Amino acid sequence: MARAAGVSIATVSNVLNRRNVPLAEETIRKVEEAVQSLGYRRNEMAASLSRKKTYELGLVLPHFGGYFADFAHVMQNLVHQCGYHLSVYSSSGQPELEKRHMEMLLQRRVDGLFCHGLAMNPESTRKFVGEGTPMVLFNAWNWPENVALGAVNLDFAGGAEKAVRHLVDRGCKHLFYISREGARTTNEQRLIGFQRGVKALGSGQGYVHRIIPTRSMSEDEIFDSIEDVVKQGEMLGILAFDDGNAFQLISLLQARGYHIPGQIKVVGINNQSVAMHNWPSITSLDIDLDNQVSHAVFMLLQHLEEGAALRNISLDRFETVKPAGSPAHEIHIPMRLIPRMSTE
Amino acid sequence: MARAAGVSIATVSNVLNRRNVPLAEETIRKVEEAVQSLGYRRNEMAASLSRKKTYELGLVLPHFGGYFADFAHVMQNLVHQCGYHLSVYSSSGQPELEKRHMEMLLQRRVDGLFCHGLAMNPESTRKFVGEGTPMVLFNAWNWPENVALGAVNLDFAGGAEKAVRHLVDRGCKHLFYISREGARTTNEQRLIGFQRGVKALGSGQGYVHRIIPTRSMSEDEIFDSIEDVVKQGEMLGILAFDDGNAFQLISLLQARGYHIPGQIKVVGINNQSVAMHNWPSITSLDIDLDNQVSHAVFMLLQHLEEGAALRNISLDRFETVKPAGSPAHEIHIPMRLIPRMSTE
DNA sequence: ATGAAAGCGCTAACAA
DNA sequence: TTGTTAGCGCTTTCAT
Repeated sequence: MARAAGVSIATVSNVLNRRNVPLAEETIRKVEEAVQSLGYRRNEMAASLSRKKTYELGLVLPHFGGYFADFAHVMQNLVHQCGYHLSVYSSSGQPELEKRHMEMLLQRRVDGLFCHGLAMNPESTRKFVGEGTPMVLFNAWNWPENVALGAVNLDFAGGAEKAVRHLVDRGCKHLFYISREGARTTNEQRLIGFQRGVKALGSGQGYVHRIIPTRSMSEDEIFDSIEDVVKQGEMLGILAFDDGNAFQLISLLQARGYHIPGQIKVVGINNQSVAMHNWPSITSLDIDLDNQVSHAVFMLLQHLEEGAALRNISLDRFETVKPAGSPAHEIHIPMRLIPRMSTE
Repeated sequence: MARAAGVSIATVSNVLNRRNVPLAEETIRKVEEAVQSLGYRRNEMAASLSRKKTYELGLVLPHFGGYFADFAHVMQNLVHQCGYHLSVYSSSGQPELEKRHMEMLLQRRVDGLFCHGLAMNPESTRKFVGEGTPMVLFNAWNWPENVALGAVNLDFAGGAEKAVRHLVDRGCKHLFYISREGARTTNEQRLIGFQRGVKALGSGQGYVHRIIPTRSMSEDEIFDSIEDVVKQGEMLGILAFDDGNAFQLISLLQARGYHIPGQIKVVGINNQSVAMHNWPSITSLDIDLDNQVSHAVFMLLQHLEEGAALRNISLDRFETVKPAGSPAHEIHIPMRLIPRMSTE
């Protein structure tokens, strides 16, 4: 390369990186000519190795599908704007894969790590990641401060509480929550909100609530309880773990001849596209992805002391929420209820 | 590292890579002790740079969501089994992003590249990728042989033809295809199959067919045509671009009071999860992901002369299809029709 | 069974 | 304005 252009190696490097050193027009031209004719393509590994910085960030997700697909897209865009590259990996729900991907990212010396809904516990995570690589977590409640820079959590609790209120306001006397086993913490947060919402109704008002595991949806048991409520002529309100669940449930109910929202009202969570397109469309809790992602990227780049890049992120238009007792390094993103036909 | 263990650098490398050189028990112990106490983690960039091989493969997708999510998972698993790592990137439908990701992968010197539904044309792709990196394409019809090792295509044409036959067998006299603009080639293949299916019915049999752009689904125009057919008391059969489309369409039809499959029968494509869970469940064309992915990975690793890794892939249980006139480097994966309630 | 040394392709400090 | 040089952290060949 340097030989072909008739200049020194360092000069080539300077031209290619457009460094702030004075360069002769002529030299630039010669180098660019050589790039063309040799079909040169920089070796990013060598560059990263030498400068001890990769300009790469990693994102580990539990899945690629549904909400995470949108999440990854939004994150990718913001990270690009800040001059970094984002590598996205999915652990497909397998904890070993989660470890494998994180190990690979750490071995590749990414400048920072984002992890969404880690399966590992805080202690293992701390030992595993070590000191070198800054990390920001999504949906990690009550993690000690020493494992990550911070956590950006969705306010599922607040959202679920709003959903209960919404159902009650529309005449529901019976309240069911379809709970997802295997989504430990995010399910727990929804449950906290659901129960807080129910409690706020006061006892002795005749409200009845139940928590039903997702797996029951394929069994008759749950439909017996539903039949009971409907037969009594009382309005049933169901909060589902997410819109995918709400959608499945509605289909099953329609197959059995129930009318929604006439006899049963349903609220989903996450505002996935299925919620809008289903018939009836599904009332859901919307996630502000920009809010979530901006806070996380800001946190990380701030730590990397990326002054210039940070100017591409503005946080003032985003609100956050501070649940009582949550630690300072946890940010909570509010969820907005979008009313649709399923609760009319 | 080497100093801490009291051995030479080369020995450490040998221990860490479990090379087939004789090693003293004692040496191994010392090195592993040092790894623990220093919290050592290998620098993958340095290793790759030195050995001129990364053991990394890249996958570029148009999106993360829906079918591509499953696709990425399956591919990831197989690639892992073969001793490689897979990095997945999504171009979010933006051609510049596609280029950016491919450039990044090439700069990182991945050992091979998989691209799904490239937006770039064959000529640009050839110039862009150059000679160094072997590439396998998905859903690339009629690409010259010199740009990639080969292409693994879905037999949308054959599938669509089957779908038409299925609808006709169930009494449909009118046949609509909901076409997706912006998905050039895959839409084209479906269309070829749809028209071939219609042609096979023979003229003068009273069959009527129409091609309707997706965008019409939000307009009244399409519903007027549908209303016409239904009013005549004739059975209408609709093939949608994919299950997402079929789902939306069914919702819109239900909202207008039509009965499916009583008045209108619908077939989707891809067998996404929504097809199974919707009510009524949607007849769809299933993709054999294992088939698709195994062929592609095999093609690439064969080129990389990975004898050992190839033993992890067996192709004999997979069928392929050979449409007339398709070039030798194109493999076609058959699609299977899954009958469900929407066409009962 | 282990070590010395060259080199992978680049960056960055400094010299010219 | 350009060139020289010392690494970055590994692998690999060849001595020992």
